Amino acid sequence: MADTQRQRLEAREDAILAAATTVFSESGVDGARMAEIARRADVAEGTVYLYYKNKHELLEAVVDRFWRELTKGAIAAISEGASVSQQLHELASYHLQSLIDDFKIVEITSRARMRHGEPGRQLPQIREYVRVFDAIMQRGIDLREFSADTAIWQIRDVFYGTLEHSARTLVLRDQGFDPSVIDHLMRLFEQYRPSSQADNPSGLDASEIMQALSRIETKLSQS
Amino acid sequence: MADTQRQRLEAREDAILAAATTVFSESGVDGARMAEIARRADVAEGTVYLYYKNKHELLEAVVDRFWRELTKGAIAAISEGASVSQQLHELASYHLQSLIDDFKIVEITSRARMRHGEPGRQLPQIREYVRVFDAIMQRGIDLREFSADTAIWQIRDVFYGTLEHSARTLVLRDQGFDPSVIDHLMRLFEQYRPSSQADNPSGLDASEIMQALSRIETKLSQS
DNA sequence: ATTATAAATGAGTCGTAATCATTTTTATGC
DNA sequence: GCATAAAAATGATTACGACTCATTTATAAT
Repeated sequence: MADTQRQRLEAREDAILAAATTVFSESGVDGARMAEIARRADVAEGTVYLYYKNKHELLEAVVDRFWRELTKGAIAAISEGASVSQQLHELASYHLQSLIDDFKIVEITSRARMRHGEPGRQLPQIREYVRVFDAIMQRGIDLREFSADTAIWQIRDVFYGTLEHSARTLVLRDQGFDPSVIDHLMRLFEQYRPSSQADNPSGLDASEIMQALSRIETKLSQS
Repeated sequence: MADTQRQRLEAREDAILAAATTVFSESGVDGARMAEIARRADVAEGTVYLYYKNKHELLEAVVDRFWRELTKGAIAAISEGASVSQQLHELASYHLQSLIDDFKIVEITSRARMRHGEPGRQLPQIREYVRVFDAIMQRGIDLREFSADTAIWQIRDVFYGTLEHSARTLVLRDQGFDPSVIDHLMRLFEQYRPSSQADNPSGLDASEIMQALSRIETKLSQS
């Protein structure tokens, strides 16, 4: 019976998590009532606190599960044998679509980061999620499809930062998924291909020159 | 006396706003106590509610003021006569630096967006703020320094999305401002130049360099 | 001075997260 | 099966903090 007992407990925990996910999505974190979550999970209010220490920990569990599922979905969305660019395209599409579909939970995520006291942490499951991107990008670098002269974290911030902002824009405008966002992002990523060096054996790089000039201009306008 | 009266009221409102800004930054929205804000503003708790209907409205006012100040600062940080690239560089630097310096308030901003009920709004003052970017970019397009074939909003999302994510990365790693983030972003923006796509994949463009040099020479002979 | 109006106060109300003494359910030993 | 212990669940109660409002204090008007 130890087995069915355990299953019952897990089912209850699942019910609470599911109820919490719904209520948080519907009413937002502040609008969500613990009593309402308990009611929908069909347990007494006190029972919730046997599974989660407090409202914030419940919120964290909801967000945690969401990103864990998202990681699974992302991995499933990527064609194993495909090229690096193709995989990036697939990941970007999957990510944008998910952000739009589950906009409410994504918004709530920032809430889970802020732990009352101080330093906004990095959630473990999000760290796990971005590894999917890192793995693809690393393969691209290993295969020399992408150059190694930009730190991966910076490229990653372009990738996720752009998609997150685009998703917000689209949702606020009541538009849905827009493939042009993906195309645009992929075109940007052409920049990371090493081809430009081959074309330019002298090592002369216009962007570097322009940057140097910008620095000089900055200095000048400051003085 | 009507004048000094009004000044007193404004001073009180300012004191409350300032106290709220501090307390929200220190303790986060949930950690902030209205009693503490009142204490620091040197007013009774009830007085706060004469100026702001509730905690959330006070939060909105804090965030609103922050972005209004940021807009002022951004405009001040941009050299009027400079090239479009130069201005973008300045805006990006200013923005990244500000996000890092006032990370706490930036985090809190997302909280002000969420109005209990439902649809996450766009805050008016942020809309105002991004106009600074739009104006620069529009000038770039008008001057044919940038091509018009990508919607400005998409470019804007790359710009702010990347900087926001980068700022988070830097803060979480306890690193400060990193110029390479800006350089990287500016290099990406080379993609939006009309010349770079067709005839010059490396981005080398003698005329642009000569234009920049002319501007520098002009500046130098002025001083 | 007197009165009217506006502003400020803080003790008290009210809603909700969290607790905990009590009850119910489940597992174990004979 | 029954007795007993342990685990799980309950919901009335508590604690706490946002917000209110009857009262007091300050300011302006005549």
